[in-house]
This record gives sequence, C-alpha cells and structure tokens, in this order.
Amino acid sequence: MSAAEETAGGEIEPWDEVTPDAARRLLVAAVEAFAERGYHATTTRDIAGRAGMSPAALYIHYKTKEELLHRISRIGHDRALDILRTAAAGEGDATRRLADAVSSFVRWHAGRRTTARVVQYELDALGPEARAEILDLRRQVDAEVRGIIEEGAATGEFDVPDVHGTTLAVLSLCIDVARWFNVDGPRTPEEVGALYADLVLRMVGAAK
Amino acid sequence: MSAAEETAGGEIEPWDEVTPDAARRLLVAAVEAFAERGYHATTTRDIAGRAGMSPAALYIHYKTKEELLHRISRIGHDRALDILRTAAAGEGDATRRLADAVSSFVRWHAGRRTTARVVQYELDALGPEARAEILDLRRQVDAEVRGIIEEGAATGEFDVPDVHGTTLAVLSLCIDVARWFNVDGPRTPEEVGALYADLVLRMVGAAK
DNA sequence: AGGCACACTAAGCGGCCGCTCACCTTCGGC
DNA sequence: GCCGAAGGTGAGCGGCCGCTTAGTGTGCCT
Repeated sequence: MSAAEETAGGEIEPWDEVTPDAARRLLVAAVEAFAERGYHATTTRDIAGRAGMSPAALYIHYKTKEELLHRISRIGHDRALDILRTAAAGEGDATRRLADAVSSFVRWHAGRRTTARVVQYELDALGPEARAEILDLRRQVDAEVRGIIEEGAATGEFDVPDVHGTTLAVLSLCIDVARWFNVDGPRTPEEVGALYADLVLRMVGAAK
Repeated sequence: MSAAEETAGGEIEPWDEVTPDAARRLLVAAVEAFAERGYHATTTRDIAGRAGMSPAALYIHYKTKEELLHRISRIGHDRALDILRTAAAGEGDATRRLADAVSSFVRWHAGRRTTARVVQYELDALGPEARAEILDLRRQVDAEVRGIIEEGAATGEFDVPDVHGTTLAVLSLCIDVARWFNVDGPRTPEEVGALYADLVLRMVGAAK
C-alpha cells in the first residue's frame, strides 16, 4: 500500500503528496488525533506516539504543531475545492451540476469525516497568516457553489429569491455532515450524498 | 439590569437561573472564553480574569472547569428544547409549526451565537456521564422536529420520502448557524430565521 | 576505509496548566 | 461584642506542555 493508508476509522486517505514516509505517518496521526480530541487537546507526544516515533521526531519534519495543522488544512481545502470545481465544470444543466456538486461534496465530508472535521472545525487554531490563506480558499469554495446557483437562477431552472443566503445554507448543510456523520451509523456516504442532493434541489426550487 | 447581562458580543443573555451573582459572572465569562477559543484552549485563569476575580475564586462556585461547561451545556440545551417545544405545541398546521420551530431555533443560534457555539461544539469535552445526559436532551430535540415532520407527512401537507434523514438535515442546517453567523455581518438573526424557515418548507415539499 | 549528511532518540528546559491551601475580610444572628 | 459561615485572595504544588539539544545509528559517496 504505497499511495494510501488505512486509518483507524476504516477510511482510505490518499496523502501521497506528503513525503517522506515519516512525515506522512506523522501527518496522518495528527489528523486522527485532531479529529478525535481537537487541536488544543492533542499533544505532540500523542501524535508522535501514534506514528510510532519519539516526540522529538515531529520537529525534524515540521517546525511546530501548528504547521502540521496548516498542512492538513491546506491539503484538505485544496481537495474540497477540487471536488467542487470538477462538478461545476461537468456536463449537464445547472440542476445536474448542482446535484453532482452536493453529492460529491457530501460524500467527501462523510467518507473522509476524520479529515473533514479537522479541516472544517479547527480553523480558529491557526495563526493570522495561515488563517487568511485558508479563508481565501473558502471564498473560492463559496464562489463555485454560488456560480452554479446563479446560473440556474438566470436560466430559470431554479427559483431562488436570495442567492447568497441559499449558497450559504447549501454549503452549511454539506459541511455540517462532518460533525454528525457516524461511520458505524445506518447511512453510507453515498446515501447521504443522494439524500442531500435531493434536498438541495428542493431548496433551489428545481423541477424534479 | 438584574435579569440579563450585556456581553461583549452585544447579545442579551438571561442567566438569571444561576446564583449567586459571582457564580453567574464566572459562567458568563466562561461562555465567552469557550466560544472564542474553545474549551481546551481556555484557562481557568482567563475565565476568572474576565469575571474580575482571582483564579482561586472559580473553585468556590464550581468543582472543576468541566463542571462549568456541563452547567452551560445543560442550561443551553434546556433552552433550545424549550424553544422547539413551544413552537411544536403552538397553533396552526404542521407547515406553520415547522416554520415557527425553524425560525425561532435559528434566531436563537444566531442571536445567542456565543452560547450556541459552546453548547453545540464542545460536547466532546464533557466526561462520559455528563455527555450521556446531554445526548439524551439531543434525542428529545430530534424527536420534537421529527414529530412535526411526521405529522405533516401524515396529513399530506408535506412530501418527505425520508423522514429521519430530513429531520437530521433540518436540525443540522439550524445548528450550523452557530458556526458561521457573524454578529457584524449583513444579516440579522430574524432575517436568517425567515430565510431558513422558507428553505426548510421547500425541503419538506410544503405548499407555498 | 573514511567522512559526512540525514533520521532519529533520550533527556530535559522553561513555562503554564488545573487545582489547593492557609489565611483574610465581611456580615447577619444572638 | 463575639462567632461562625460564606466568599474572597496570594502563593504555590505537582505535572504536563511545546520544543530543544547533544548524541547515536545508518547508509551513501568517494
């Protein structure tokens, strides 16, 4: 298994852009620890221990604990943005592309809940510069979804009185999946994605 | 102002069930600190300092820092449940009562964002017994919303293929308001409440 | 074989953490 | 006027925190 890691939650995490191997192991360990206990409650000794290394080893690959969070957050936001861009640039009308965007975005938040939780809920733990960088990515995420909704409203496919507010609500709905989704629960990521795509189409007044 | 406190965020917080006065001041300080920085990143010295007291004063009124969080979480959940029960037991058909429930629940999460943030996002910091107690309250919250949706589906007012999933989504949408709502932003809690009530009625397929 | 860059560890430093304790004030009841 | 209860403080304890440093093992280049 060279390009993927099986984590405790049973998710497949492709962190292959992180090298060398020890740096990736530390980063995967940090994702799990941050997701379980939160950034501030996680100690560098815990991260190193999960990666099977001594506490000092962390500082060979990362300057600080915050840099670890920054790298995780950056990679996660890049991935989330990539998912939305792929759906937004796909084939079909606005209805089809909005449904694709929501279902794939939700599948990521549910299937990779561990990563998504860190990415979406630990933003405040970053310093000012890192936070500003991530907030810029979030604005791009917002713009992708808003673009599809605006287009559907323009063509008459959708009935949306408040484009900005509806965009906010759609993203909020998807992101919050990372908070409540339970891997051992009754629903698969695919089922939640399909349900949410249907609910969002209702929200924008798309014809069934 | 004996029954309400004006906090830094400009919100009115009625913590009058907490006595004596010093205990209430400490609790309000803890709510602000937990909301801003998170439970684990908040120190007891910070809480006491905000309340204008020495660090040791906290332990006259609360056994531990966790007891403070427990009290906040309990009071907040009681209030949230009260809001939903009032709306669910109100007059009108299911459409009217669901709109009331969503708009008042959202107004609380937006207008009392500081409290709601702590209540909704710091659950994991509680110990097993306290968490179990809070989870029981959350099940009651879920039951109230599900009850309205089930009734609307039974009378034919709503078109809801998946009652449990839709309930989950409606609550998720409302709760996440506490994460993104900005007091200095362009929308008032009332506006968000009205927007969300409309979006939720669309989600359940209620006639306009 | 020698040298040296690299990855890693054991030990520990300074500092802040949650929390405690000995002591001090204020105040109502008799 | 005395007392005990209640509410407060300053100092500090034991411990864990993020992070550093000195030293060790390993493998590649010459």
